[in-house]
Amino acid sequence: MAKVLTSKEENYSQWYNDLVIKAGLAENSAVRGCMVIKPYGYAIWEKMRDQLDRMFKATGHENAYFPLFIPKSFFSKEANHVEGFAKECAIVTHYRLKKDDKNGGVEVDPDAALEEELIIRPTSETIIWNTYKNWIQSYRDLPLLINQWANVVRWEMRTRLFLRTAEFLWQEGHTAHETKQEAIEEAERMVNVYAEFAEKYMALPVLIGLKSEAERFAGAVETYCIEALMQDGKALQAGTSHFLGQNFAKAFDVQFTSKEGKLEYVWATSWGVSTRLIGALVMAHSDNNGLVLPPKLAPTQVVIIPIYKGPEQLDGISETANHIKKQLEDKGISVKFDNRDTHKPGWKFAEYELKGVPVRLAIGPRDLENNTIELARRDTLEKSVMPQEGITGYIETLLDEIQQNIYNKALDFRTANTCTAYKWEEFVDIIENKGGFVYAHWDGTIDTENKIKELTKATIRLIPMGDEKEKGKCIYSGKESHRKALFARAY
RNA sequence: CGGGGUAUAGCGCAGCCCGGUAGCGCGCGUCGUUCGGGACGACGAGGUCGUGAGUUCAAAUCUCGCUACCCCGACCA
Repeated sequence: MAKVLTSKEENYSQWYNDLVIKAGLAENSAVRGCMVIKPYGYAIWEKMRDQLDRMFKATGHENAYFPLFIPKSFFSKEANHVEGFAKECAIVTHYRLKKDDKNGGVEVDPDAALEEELIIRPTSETIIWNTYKNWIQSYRDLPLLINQWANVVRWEMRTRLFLRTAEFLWQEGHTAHETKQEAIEEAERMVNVYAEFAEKYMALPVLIGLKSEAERFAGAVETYCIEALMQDGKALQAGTSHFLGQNFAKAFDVQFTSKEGKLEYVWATSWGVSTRLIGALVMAHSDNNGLVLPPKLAPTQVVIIPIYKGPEQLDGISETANHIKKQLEDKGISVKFDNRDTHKPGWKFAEYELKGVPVRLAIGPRDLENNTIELARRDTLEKSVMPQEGITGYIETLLDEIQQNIYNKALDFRTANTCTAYKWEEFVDIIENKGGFVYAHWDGTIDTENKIKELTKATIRLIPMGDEKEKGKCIYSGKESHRKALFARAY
């Protein structure tokens, strides 16, 4: 097969970029740092979105929508929050253009300056809490469990398709609770929903933990996260869930009357995942032939390719193909019969491999004669000739097997690339030469964390939760430590 | 914002040093042969060489300015 993609061993970034573009997921747009999500990429996002939405609803959440624009003054009410996002905001300052007589075209009308500038949301805590203030008066109004599907803008210096773009699609949940305990439970529940989604649907094993102070969300008391390992040994934050304490309630004066008749501030959480998950999906499973999509998120689970000469042969094949297609669809499997006459079989094989379709069926004259069908699975690239009889039941179980196999592969990779370091030299050696996740003792200070980052580019991905505490010496400072943290270089 | 680079057909690039009528591969169109792993042949369409000035009989090529984009840092889901 002609080489279409850069190999991932050769240049991982280039491979990733090539793959995203050539598989038809997305491309760079004319707007700096923004991408165009193409139909195939968007179809994957829709699959993800639908499943996540079901999971949010199953945990009692409802969807709503809040404005894209946030008045500047809202933004500055929570001190840490403004500090965290100030450096990457897009700001609307005017509301009108006028004809530019000197240079032709148009210019910003200087007479149309807004009295108060509007920030294009980088996240919606402030506009939402300003709204919640009016929605919450009594404990009877709580809990308030709302999710929003939206786009946000963060003016990043450097961007990469899906992983970091100036504009991206995401969901953000924002909840309000009576008690601290209830809010903490909500934040933990949602990070677990994310983990379940990643593992069951994306076939992506993730670790759950807490962020260190330095990595914590701006304005949060505690940030829970899921972290995944990519095939180049770098970590990717795949989702976060924040316990916000009463920070936003106090900043936006959201108080309620409790059962006891006392005025109290509500307790809050927020949580989100973005189109970055598509990047995670690509980087975690794909190979040098293209994407490898887990069946549960593949827009097309089975593709049928006819092999024929002339229209008469195609007619015969189509009959069999459509019959199988119908049977598969009755089982809830999405099937595409690609009977386009404009492309040849070999071209189609390569194309669907590039797009990561889990199962490919080929039917030719030989198969019609023998009542067989050729089946190829994307994860292992194995081909076999099967009897047509019973093929749909076989495919049904095969899809589950592929889903499991992709997960196991990723899990094995993570296991093989996770280790523990007790000495600084050892730590540096692993980070620089091997990559992957490294557990190491840490004295818990932000200074040490920063120093380690400066020296090795490795950051604390998470602090494991619930693990038995274990005494040791900090990998860098040698000071007393009572637990290990998980380090890695990250996207 | 620091350091490096690039700008020539839809995409990827050569040509520039040494100025002289714009080239290659892929893709695209038509026709024919093909069709079980990205087919082959023939013919064809497509570019005022990022932009503005300068030097010159003559500029993709030399000089200066501007703009955009890419990579490496800092920032970050």
